[in-house]
Amino acid sequence: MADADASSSPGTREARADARPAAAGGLTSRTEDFPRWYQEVVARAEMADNGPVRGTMVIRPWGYEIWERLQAAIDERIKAAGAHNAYFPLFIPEAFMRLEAEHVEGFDPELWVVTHGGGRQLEEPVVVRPTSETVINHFFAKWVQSHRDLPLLVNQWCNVVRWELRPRLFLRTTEFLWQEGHTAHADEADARAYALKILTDVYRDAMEQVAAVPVLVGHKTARERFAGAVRTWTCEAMMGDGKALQMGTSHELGQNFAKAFGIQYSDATGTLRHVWQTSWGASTRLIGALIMAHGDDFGLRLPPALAPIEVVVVCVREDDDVLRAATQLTDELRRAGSRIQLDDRTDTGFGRRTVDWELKGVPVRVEVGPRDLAQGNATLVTRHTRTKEPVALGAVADAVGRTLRRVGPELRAEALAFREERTASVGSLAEAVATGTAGFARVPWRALGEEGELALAAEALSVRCLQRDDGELAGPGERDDALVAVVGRSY
RNA sequence: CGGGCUGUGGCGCAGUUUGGUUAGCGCGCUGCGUUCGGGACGCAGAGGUCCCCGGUUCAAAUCCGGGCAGCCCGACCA
Repeated sequence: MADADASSSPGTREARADARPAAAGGLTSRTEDFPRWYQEVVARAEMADNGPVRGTMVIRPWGYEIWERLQAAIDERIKAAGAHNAYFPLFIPEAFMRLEAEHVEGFDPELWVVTHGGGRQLEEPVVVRPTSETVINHFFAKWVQSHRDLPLLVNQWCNVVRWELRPRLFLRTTEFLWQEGHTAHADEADARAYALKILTDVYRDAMEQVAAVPVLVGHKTARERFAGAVRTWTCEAMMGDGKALQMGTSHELGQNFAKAFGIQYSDATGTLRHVWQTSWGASTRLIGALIMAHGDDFGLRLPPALAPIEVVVVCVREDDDVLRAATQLTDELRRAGSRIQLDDRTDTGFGRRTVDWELKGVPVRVEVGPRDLAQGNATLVTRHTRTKEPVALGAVADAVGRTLRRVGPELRAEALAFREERTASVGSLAEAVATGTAGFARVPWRALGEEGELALAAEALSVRCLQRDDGELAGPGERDDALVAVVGRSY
């Protein structure tokens, strides 16, 4: 496939100053330089730009529309889990950040603090939220009085700001968009069950069914746990370079915040008790995951559920019959319910346009040209496999629908096969280092322990999660000693 | 914050060592024409505080001093 490019642009490629071997479309190949490939895809698919302030990001329409669809999928699941959306302020009194010791310690170096407003120095500086545990719990303390007020299940979609040392578009930015859920429960078991419900029914389901990214679920070691949590549950996925990305986390907070903020309720017997809490979040980082999990040397590959455009109908060249047939197909597909775009920009070369649509990851392309029409056909091109097939004009809508239904499951299966190919079960630290550097090593936690974990850190590796050998989550009271650690490099 | 590298039209770069006319090249962009089935071609154009400040000099993208920013690798993290 890639040689088609060499024949189409004789000489010019070689004459380039940087003279690197380029894949079709001029992208750096993933195997040659994965980080560079990532940056080029983000830029050339018009997903995002760096903002003018270090670490900030402009999310462009193509990236933002993907986010909106992902957001809708997650939001729908959060609501199904019983939580309601609300909004809390961006600014937090600095004093709030000092109320929960471990949490404060975790976030202190990352805080942006506003010291001036209204043209003068503020008497009390305000913190720009790095996460909203503190403000939200301040209000929970007011709102929770009785066991009848529980569980209290709140979510918000917002931006948060953290000082980041090494920003990267989508993956780690100073300001990012996310949802953060915060809940209060009458007892530990209810809090735990809810944290797990969010992990599996919201995050895992959205990642796998909508984004088509298979994830491993488990909990974090003490070292990797969220500051202030007693247990952090996580979804971890493998990217196209074998590295891990944390896709979403759900924390059991125990009674840490309840005690710090005085969130108490009277139980049925009139006894005053502290609530048990959870918090959970997923961010625009997921867009980065989508790019890195599914992208290929031709650009993005989007599952239809998230694609701003599912089908593009391309007029191969300027021609009245072509335009008429393409317009008709577009209308027909739109009636069938697809998000569709007609590309009749015949003043731009056909090759250029197809390369652009591939770069943007549009799942299905329907090409209409004089040759197709002479046969009574259109050409259906499937992005993720880069395969073409002639389809009779009358059968296009059906064929497109069939193809669209295939894309998500096939992308997911491909990502899963890749992960499995790069995963090995091993028995020692040394083997975990060898395997984890290029993929995931599954190693008994008792073969590592906290010392082993420290040794991994020296090799730029970490324990992504702990889970049972069969991939299931640890049960209540189940000891880590019996679990498997998934070891890998991470973003 | 440590180590390495880099700042030159929108993007990628050359030029800096050895100071010297209007600072070049590829891509992209605009117009016209020919094209169009995998980033077409020709002609004509537009577009630059050479990161910033200061210094040396007849003369600075180039030398000196000081800043700032970005990238890669770590530590931190969704």
